[in-house]
Amino acid sequence: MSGPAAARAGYDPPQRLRKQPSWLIDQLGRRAQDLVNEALAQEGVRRQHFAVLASLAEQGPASQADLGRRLWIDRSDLHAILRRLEADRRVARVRDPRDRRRKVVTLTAVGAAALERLEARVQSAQNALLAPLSPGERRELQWLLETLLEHAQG
Amino acid sequence: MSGPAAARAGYDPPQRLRKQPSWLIDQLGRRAQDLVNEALAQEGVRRQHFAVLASLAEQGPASQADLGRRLWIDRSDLHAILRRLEADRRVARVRDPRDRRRKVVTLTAVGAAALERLEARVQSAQNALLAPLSPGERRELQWLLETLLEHAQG
DNA sequence: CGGATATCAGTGTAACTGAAATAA
DNA sequence: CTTATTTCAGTTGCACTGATATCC
Repeated sequence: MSGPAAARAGYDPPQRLRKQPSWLIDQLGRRAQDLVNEALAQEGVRRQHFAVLASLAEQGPASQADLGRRLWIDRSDLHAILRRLEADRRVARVRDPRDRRRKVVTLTAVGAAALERLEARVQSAQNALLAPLSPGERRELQWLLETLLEHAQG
Repeated sequence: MSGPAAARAGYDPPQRLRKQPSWLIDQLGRRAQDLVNEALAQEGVRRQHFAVLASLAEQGPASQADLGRRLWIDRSDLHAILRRLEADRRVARVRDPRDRRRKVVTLTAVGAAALERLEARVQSAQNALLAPLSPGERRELQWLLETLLEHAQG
């Protein structure tokens, strides 16, 4: 314990940091990812695995390269992620007969079932994170973040 | 280029991710840190170095262990950070005569001057990040983030 | 040939762990 | 003897680079 972000004795960052939006976002991001990772760990996956399963379910099968572009995951990291998901029978990789360079990745029934369980867990994590906010404040936050992100990545 | 977060062809994460507050915060955090790191790199430092300088300026000298507790930086990482700052004469480390285990870290004049330049650069980065928001929206965001963070690590 | 794909080996960084030497 | 501090060596997760074999 006391690992990621438990309240720690003497923790008291200067106002110069506490007032910076970038610092607040970064700190909160760590907490949020801890929560999500904790939720996903109960199914033995990390958030990249979740992202892959979600993309396949929502956007359909894809080659590894296309999947990487959709999710912005490096080809090299994606390789390890898919090897793991395939070992657990959550995705299947088959060579595309029309373009034998490609391996088409598809979601299996096992993967779809896992995704459903994961989504429920991730949803609880979101609720835990947003607990102090009213429904209206949550919508406001969502809008602000989406606006900033859209601007930040062009 | 195209390194951290340039608009990339085919980038299109699923709605399941796009709608998650934790995902939005995490993505935005990456962008924010890229901006800040870019600003700090012009003085040859990273954000941990900035945090140390800011803490010393605002909260006064401290032993390495206390500094680590204030900023929540691991003792081991802090060692490397301070070695670097000391080499650049931005901090001084002297053994505490009252407790010869400790090394008291103080900000030098060089360090204070560097901090002033860094703060200006970091401030520009914040403005770039928040560009699409009105003053009222910025205050709202600030409040929402502070509320969430306080709750998350309370 | 050029260009794309999947794979493998390796780099850089951040966050952390374990253990040593020194001193309270 | 126990605890705290500084230091060093090593680990893990993550994002990324370079190179290779294969195929269009």
